[in-house]
Amino acid sequence: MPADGFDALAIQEKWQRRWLEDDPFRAGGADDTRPRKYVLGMFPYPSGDLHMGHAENYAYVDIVARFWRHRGYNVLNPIGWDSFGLPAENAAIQRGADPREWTYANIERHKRSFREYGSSYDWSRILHTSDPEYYRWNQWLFQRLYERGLAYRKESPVNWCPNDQTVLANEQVVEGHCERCGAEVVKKKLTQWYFKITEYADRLLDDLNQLEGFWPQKVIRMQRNWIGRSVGADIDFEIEGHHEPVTVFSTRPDTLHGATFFVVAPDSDLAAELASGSSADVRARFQDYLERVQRETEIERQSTDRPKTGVFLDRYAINPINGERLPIWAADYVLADYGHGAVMAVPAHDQRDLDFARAFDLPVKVVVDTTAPITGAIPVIELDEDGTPIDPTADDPTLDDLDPARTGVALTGEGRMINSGSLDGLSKRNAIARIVDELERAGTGRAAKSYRLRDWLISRQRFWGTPIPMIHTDDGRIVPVPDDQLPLQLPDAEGLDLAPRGTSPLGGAEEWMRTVDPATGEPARRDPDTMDTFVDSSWYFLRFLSPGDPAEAFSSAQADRWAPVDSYIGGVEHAILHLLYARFITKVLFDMGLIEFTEPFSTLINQGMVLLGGSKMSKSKGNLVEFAPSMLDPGADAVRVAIAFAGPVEDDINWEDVSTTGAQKFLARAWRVAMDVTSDPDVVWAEGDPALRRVTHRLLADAPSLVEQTKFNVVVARLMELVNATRKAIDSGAGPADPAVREAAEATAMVLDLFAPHTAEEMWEILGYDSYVGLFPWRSPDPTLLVEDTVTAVVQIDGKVRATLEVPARIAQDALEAMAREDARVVRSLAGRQITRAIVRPPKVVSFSTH
RNA sequence: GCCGGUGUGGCGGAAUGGCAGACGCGGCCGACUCAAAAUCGGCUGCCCGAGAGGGCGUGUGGGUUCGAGUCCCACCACCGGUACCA
Repeated sequence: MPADGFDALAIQEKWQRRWLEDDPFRAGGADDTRPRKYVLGMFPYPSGDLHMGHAENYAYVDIVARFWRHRGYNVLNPIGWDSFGLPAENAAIQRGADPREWTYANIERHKRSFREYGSSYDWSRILHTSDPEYYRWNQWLFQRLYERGLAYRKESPVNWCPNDQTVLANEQVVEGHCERCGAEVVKKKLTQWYFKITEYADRLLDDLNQLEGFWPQKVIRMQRNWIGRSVGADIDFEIEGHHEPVTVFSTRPDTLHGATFFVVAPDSDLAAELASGSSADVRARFQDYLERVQRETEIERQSTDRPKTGVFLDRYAINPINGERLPIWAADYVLADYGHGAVMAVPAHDQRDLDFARAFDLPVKVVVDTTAPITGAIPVIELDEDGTPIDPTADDPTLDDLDPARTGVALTGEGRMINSGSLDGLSKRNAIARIVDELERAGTGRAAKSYRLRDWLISRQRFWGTPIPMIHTDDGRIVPVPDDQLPLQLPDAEGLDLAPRGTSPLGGAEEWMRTVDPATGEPARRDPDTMDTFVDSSWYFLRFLSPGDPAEAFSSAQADRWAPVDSYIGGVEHAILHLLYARFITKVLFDMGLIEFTEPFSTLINQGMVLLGGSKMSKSKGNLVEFAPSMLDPGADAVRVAIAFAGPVEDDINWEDVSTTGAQKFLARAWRVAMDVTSDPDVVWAEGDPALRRVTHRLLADAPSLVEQTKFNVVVARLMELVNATRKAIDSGAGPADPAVREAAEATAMVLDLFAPHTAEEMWEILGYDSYVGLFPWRSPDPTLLVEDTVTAVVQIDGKVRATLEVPARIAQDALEAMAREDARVVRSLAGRQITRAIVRPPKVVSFSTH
């Protein structure tokens, strides 16, 4: 025990034991009439112990949960585990153990650590996504999406991680690398299950407007970019010798007259089809090219400064607007899975098309005169020294100077249409409107939107996930597992080879794989893939509302009571992945009539990353500090205070800057204040020292809005000021018996409870209470104590502060100006200069000018 | 390339257009102590000055204003997202 008597570890153990016995932070039931708040931290993945990143996240969650409890709300603050996923499987392969054992052992460590951290959870609502009781509802959800046409299978080029031997969703590819293991991702053509998130693209984009002001700007922007809506037109091109037209998407249909060739993605079905109708020589060259392209990693393919490559297919498309024959090329700068996998190439006005045209000597036709004025603005004419008008455009380049074929720079700017028949002279906007109209009337095109967002690929060739509840019949049909046969449980891992080898390990569970067609009873086989674990986390916040319910995924009635989540707190790394998927599934559930809201998280708090040694922590880099055995040595309260005080929530924190020694000193000071109080709980506050009371009441008044703005570091600073002021009052002011000292100590305990609940409860007990301060209502500040009698006014002369005056708070303007003019320092600073202008803003500022 | 963010002491960071640097870390000095730890008190942006005081200061340059860290314009640096998305 430290010499001064404050034994943080003993205090924390004492209160943790009481909380375990009393379970005081359960959410109120149906009879609870208080207003409700649903506070949720993004649930953890149970790899190893909790670490400093969790310490930050769940400290913030607890601040918010405890705050609303003090403010008189019925708070729901549950915890669970996102317990399916690759790391468990990889650990199991490494150790030859069952992923279950590893996962549930880690969950037990997490639970212990959360208890030791003093988090105020409702422990009655725990869930693990790897329990059959949970994942059966993933399967239920899958069936509902399947029924609605939102879950479907298709063959498509997919992201493939050669290390983990599984496919990845687009969102899980980070700069061409696997989000999990960092291996370079390659493209592979596979038949997989998808969720049709693109059908919700417009709503996912437009509803972001509702979140404006409640979600971090950054996340909203990232989601907008990720969805990436482009507006333009679909245009149908006849292909010579091909039975049906091919559609392309363009954001610049106005430049249709400038199309000089046509490009298809080499890995698209269309390319293969067109090549197959060509000569043997072309077929061979196409095949070579395709193989080369498929060997490329995403990194190689995405590098934009790479020279353009492609092969001519010896086929021709017909421009629907002017009948021109456009040679068709296959080139990897066109993506198979965006738009229609084919483009009309307008090299004069698109840099990529121009690069390709120059590489293969294809024609370039300018159809927009970017030197033509596009606004009606009248140019300002300046005169030169002789008084002759200067032509402001004299030095501007002519259209001829800008010829893209020569300069290599495409003309992407605005201008007026030329060489474009009926479009000539029109601006871009008018030209687009006109051409879309013409195409629509001719039946060869229409206005269209396209999205960067792709459908969500949810199949995974791994063991430790939710089995996809579909059955493949011997005659090639795919039928759902009936609801009454759910959950379709994972087989025992024992005897299964979990090592990644490109197909799901479940395929090796012969007995498990064998099933029957539920309609006919004929032998059939199960789908061997499991679901992306982001399916699990896309709706878990609803399961917390009725966690044990065997009859339904969640209760609509409970959802009406509690959801959506009021405060959702987690790392910015989920800005797109989890948060986009959860928004999507929420909208699907809304469309199913099961919930009455369309956005899952009303406010979102994103904390920054915790860095160690200047870099993002990760297990592989070894810069990850875990709870056990030493992170919590300074005491849970000290760690939590240090984190809250380290800086703004949304900023990254260097773990080196998290000073637990300062926090420990502060907690001991706060505790000692409570120890020093000699008055009884029934003192009359009004008789206390007014100066100290003002400090107390200012904190009571300011802290709520600071917490709501997530300025936790400022609240801690203000709390330190209160403790310092109380210390001073005890030692050299009002003395330990003054009611204001008790009042300050009690307020300290209550605000401190947000950050350091063990110390706060101990103080509360020392102060003579036998209830939990964590459940005690916030005291209202006394408004009369919030107004100052005197304030400090500053006197500025020519913008510089030359004097300060102590003045009555309600001083009149002329009185303040008179005081300022008479002040000796002001007179001296003026040094005889005349005041030419005086601005007086009582009671804070007097500003004199002398020129 | 495109989209966005951030630049404040030795460090983490405060600051409704009104005393820049709250609060803390670190540092220096002192009290207590045989001594140390703990605790308590004082000082701590830079420069000049013994002092009183003065000058300079929020990435750089301009602007608006009685007054700018805060608003506007341009630039520099760093960070994040995204990237053959037609």
